[in-house]
Amino acid sequence: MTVSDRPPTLADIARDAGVSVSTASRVLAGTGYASPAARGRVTAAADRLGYVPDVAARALARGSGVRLVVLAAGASAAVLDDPYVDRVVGAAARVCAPLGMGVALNWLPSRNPGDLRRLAADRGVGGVVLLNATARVLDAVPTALRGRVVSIGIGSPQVPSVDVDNAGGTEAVVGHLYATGRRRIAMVTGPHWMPCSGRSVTAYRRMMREAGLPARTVSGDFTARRGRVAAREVLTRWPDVDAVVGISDATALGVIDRLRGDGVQVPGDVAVTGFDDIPLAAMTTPALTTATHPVAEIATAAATAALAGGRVGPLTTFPSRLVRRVSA
Amino acid sequence: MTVSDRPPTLADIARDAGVSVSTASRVLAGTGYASPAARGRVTAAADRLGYVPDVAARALARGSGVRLVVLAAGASAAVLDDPYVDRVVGAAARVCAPLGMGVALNWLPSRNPGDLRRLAADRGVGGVVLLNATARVLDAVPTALRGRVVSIGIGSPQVPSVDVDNAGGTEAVVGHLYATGRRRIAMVTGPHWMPCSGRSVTAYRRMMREAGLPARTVSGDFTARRGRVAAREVLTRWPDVDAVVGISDATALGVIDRLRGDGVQVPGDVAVTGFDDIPLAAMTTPALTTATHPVAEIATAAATAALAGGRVGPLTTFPSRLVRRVSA
DNA sequence: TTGTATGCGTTATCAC
DNA sequence: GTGATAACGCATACAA
Repeated sequence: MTVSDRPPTLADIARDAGVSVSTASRVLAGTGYASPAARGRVTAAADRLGYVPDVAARALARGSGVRLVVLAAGASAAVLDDPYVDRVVGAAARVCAPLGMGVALNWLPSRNPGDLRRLAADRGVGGVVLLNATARVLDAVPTALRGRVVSIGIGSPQVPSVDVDNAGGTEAVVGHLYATGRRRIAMVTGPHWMPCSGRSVTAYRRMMREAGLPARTVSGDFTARRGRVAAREVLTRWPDVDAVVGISDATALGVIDRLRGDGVQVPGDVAVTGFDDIPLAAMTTPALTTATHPVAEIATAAATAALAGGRVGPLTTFPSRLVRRVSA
Repeated sequence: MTVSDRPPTLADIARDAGVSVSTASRVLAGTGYASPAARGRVTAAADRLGYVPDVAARALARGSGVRLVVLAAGASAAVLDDPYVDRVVGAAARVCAPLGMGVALNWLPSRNPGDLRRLAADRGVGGVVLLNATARVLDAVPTALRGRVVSIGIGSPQVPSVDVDNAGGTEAVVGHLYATGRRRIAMVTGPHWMPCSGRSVTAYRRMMREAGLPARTVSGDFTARRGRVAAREVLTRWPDVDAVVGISDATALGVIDRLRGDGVQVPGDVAVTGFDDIPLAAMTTPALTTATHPVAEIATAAATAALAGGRVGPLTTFPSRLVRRVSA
């Protein structure tokens, strides 16, 4: 076996297999006709020589892209610092690998989604995964990008979306609280303009209404810091509270920290729940009762759909299930 | 301004600017001569038409790659599930974005690093960032990849590396423990075959020796679960222990959890420290005293070096500084 | 079913 | 300084 210094090309394979490049191309690309005999000789030659298709050349010829762009919308580039973004990128990078593609990460200013035009003009973009999109951002998606962009979170008629079932998860959590005897249940929400937060809040309100209980919400922002402040506010406004639903695990952790600091027993006096089931939710004291958020699965689905050309339903939802631990 | 349905190519720009494609290419690629006049007309035409270079075509012509591959070595593909990997990929994706490139994530079986040959034959690979590499893996790096691969962690004569200053961080932590009066200091280590763990352990042993104190180590594996077990072991073997150094924050958190469960006050009876300064280290009770681990900076440096062609010193080290909180 | 020829968008070589 | 022109590696009408 001769090891050349230069990676083998399709021409090398064709020559070695005794066929034309077009035939080799057909069998290796899995498109078009080829006799079993030819097919066999080509594949044999390919893996004997260690052939790896050149993605660049292939993309150039086919007009396809070479990378998936993860676009995190937000007020500032700081949105990229959210660990959640990294998890999405990580999952996307895994679906890209076998395709010879890669993932790029960009910030998209919510106020000025004009950068989308630039993406549309970039032939290297094989797909786009939108994060934290708003209606404004969704409307700014150029026609040229249609079918190649998928949003995680809110969607639109033009942009399919995939997300966790926030409503279902919230129902599971609130239902658990109710089932365990809690009746004065407050919620620390997320920013009102975030859809994922909105769905949870709506589900909470609906359940409370159906149970004939008053809805008590305090606005937060997904952070533990804000959770602490919110806890104090809840205690002040409703001293008789016996449960707090956090919009996220971080929020819940902040709430718990403040509550205990104020001498309130958790879950003795007040039960607290989170949402996301982050790794550390299991390690805190008390361990956090929460609902799952399969970020990797969601991101994988989004990336796959974006690269597949968007032939996907308008909304794909992943279930969230209750994780019962100690805090509630 | 006419908006064509097809993204503009270099030919379009050249025509619009009244020059040849060669000239347009030179000024846009920033290589070669061009008169100020021509340069001006070309750049003007380019951003008037919203020109974006086709990375695939460029890569094909230049022979450069289209993506950066993050390769996480390990016994099983489960290594990819470590949040640390996602952080590296996220940072790498950010450095790739402005270059029109992307990041792919792959698992590299430590036992069988043969997949490296395949990467070497792949023209799409512009660079490789190695994670959790071992000497065996490093030795398997093909010559063809030299200069395009950078390792985060251990390095070799052929493969430059970049990492946090484990020794320095450990010294800072142990020094703090000593300065605050602790004398019976135990350490929960990582797997002995992991270099980053080794450097911390070595630093710990050296400091203990220099202080005339006995080194007391228990092996762990970076996880909280193992930290719990290790805490029990420490307590059993050295009932008089007054401090435990965790190899990681997760480990330390596990240690603390077990200690408190056993009625040991932290930091009253036993001080506990971690390493990494993960986001939640600040939120636990008690808040964790630890040392920083600038993963994003490290990954950014590694990705940049890998894509730049590896002209970088054999070892770049990022400082780790003490973060003093409550647990020690 | 197979092969020939052409195009994909850029860069680089080399005359001018 | 500038402009033709030949690669770069692959896919695909189209002809055979």
